[in-house]
Amino acid sequence: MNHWLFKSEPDAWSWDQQVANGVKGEEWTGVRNYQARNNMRAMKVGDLGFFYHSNIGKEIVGIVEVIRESAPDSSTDDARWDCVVIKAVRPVKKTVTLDACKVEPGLAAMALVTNTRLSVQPVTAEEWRIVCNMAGIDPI
DNA sequence: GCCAACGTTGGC
DNA sequence: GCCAACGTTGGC
Repeated sequence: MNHWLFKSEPDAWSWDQQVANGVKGEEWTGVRNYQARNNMRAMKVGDLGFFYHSNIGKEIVGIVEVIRESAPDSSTDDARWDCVVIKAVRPVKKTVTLDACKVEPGLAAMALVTNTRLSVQPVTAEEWRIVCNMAGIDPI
């Protein structure tokens, strides 16, 4: 199983909205970046990810699960773009801010820190463990 | 609201 | 195929 991180501006789509969608989840439309898209194409149903609020908060607020593999993005006719569907699994006990990630030695190479503009990122097993620990939850 | 970083586009 | 121009993201 692989781990990921999804960024969203809470103004546009927040964790609360994601939670409100329940088990039907949300199609992760709007990604127009090849790297981010390729990351989604690599996802399998059951993969887990962090849900990160960019701009406002700048913190990891919850855990999501991939519930459909990448398929054409319904928000565009452009065949280049496709996306997965994710559902909220659980909130973190304690949000993990970008600042906290930056000062954590084990997260120095994390894409969140090194590649700020990438909206869908891979997270290594070790990074996953460290962030879950900081978030006060058991790694699932 | 500004701007740095970075990705994409298009002229040559 | 290079690179300048441009657009977007996201931290500050």
